[in-house]
Amino acid sequence: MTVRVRYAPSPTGSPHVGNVRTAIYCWLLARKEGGQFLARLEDTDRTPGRYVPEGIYDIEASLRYLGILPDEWWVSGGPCAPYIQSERLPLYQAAADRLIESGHAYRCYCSRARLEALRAERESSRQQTGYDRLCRDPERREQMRAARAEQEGGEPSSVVRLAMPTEGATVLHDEVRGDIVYENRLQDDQVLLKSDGFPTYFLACAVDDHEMGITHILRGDDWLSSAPKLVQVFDALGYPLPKFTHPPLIVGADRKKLSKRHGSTQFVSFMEAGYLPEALLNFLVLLGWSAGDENRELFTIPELIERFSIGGITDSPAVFDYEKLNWMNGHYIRQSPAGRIIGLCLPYLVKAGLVSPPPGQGASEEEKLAYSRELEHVRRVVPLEQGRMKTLSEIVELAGFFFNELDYPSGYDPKAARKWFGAPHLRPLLEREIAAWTALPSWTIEALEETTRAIGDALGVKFAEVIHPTRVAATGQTVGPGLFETLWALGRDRTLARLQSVLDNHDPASAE
RNA sequence: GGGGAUAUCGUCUAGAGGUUAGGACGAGGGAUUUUCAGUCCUUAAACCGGGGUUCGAUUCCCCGUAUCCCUACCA
Repeated sequence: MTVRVRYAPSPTGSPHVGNVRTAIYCWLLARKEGGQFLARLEDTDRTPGRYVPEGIYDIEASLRYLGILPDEWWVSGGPCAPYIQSERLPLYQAAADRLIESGHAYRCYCSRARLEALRAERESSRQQTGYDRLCRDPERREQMRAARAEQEGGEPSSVVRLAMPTEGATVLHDEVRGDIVYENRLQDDQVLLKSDGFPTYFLACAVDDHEMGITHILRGDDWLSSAPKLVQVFDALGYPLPKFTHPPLIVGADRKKLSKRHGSTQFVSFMEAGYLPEALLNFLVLLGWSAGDENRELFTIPELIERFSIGGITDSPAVFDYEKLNWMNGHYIRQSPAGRIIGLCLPYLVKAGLVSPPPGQGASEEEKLAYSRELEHVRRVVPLEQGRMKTLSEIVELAGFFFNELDYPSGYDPKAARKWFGAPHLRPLLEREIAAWTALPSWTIEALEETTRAIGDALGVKFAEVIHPTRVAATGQTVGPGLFETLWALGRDRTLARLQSVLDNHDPASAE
């Protein structure tokens, strides 16, 4: 039997990183076993506020970004279409009818008010919560129906509930946790079909997983407690059980379910912040899975496919470590070809207003030329900062000085100026640099270094005493790439103008 | 209240009935150097508690404790 694994997100918003991690596991398993990966949209909750139709776009964007496209899903279709549950309603309704017929389910006419009152009472008296199964008794059900019909003047709304066995136990075999035994008498008569005609998760999941030939169900640990209900639905419908695996939850530093207050949780927010797909995938896979005794944490996608197995999934909650993600992303940025990083950084620079947006159709030759000069500048600058970035969005802060106008003292870090502009040799240094660099026949890194060293020697000061003031004068800050590549990328005009502005506006008396 | 799951450095994890309990992130120190970053070397850092089983348990079992999840006409 060929392995078929599904990712079943709900459009309740933008997908959570934990949810996306499950998708990655599903995809890896399918690829590893040479099976199929499918995605199915579980949009059966139509409650306003919980049903977010736009959520589907973020789901699609997340899968695309990681390059884990399903073989079958609502976007490209497939033999089990449709892959959107709201388009499969008759299937669930038929299944519900069959369950009623076979005695595995029953119609319930209890009003929401009654259920709420019931729950409130049981909570306050510290009893077990859950439905009291009033409508499971045909006689009382008919009384309830008749009473509401009279009151409401018409056929009352109803739901279909699972007639959970009241004795014995349901055993779930989880691939990483082993057998888990649940006492049936403690399980609720779960609603399977809601009064709006939509199924709940349990019915829709069982029907679709069976119809779609799913062999492995991977889903979050938060489903573990309710697993016996799903198992009972499969049994009642006469469906064979797929293999179950419940990867652990991803939690925040306080060990609670990862949520907004821990930091970003939506997968797309990591995309926007400039985390590379391979970093995100590598990091997320390792949060709850390990390759065993192989002491590695950096894996390519083919290596992950080769090594992945359900047995390697761990069973305790994992804290999302933003620091480790940053490290890993920095690693992948550093080892990427410069051209890729340049292209990826450009949108961030444009958004920050440091680089012009691409010229439109009707742009003049002049505008096009100006834009291509800007691009040339970006191509020189970005590689210099590539080794320093943890996220692509950091390019704006790291490389801002390459694009901004600087005119001393505005734009200069006051601490940097205080520290390095107090030296007695500052003026002669800048004067000589301006003179030498104005005359430089070609603006190359080598020529810049050569002339600078010569000036240092002539002034009789240590190299560091030359480097640091020059860097601050040219960039306004103390940190950055190597000085001469910085000057080279900055260009002659900008460099000379900045040095001159320091010369013109710096008051030696103000220095410490 | 009930049910389920889980428990190794701060974090992600490896591991085996007998190991110097391993790796990575982060932290400390050092080297390189032109600052930052990077790279290299290096240090500190862990088996929740109590009972069993056993020659021996951190590993297997039980209990306790703690944490998380579920307890909806949400998924």
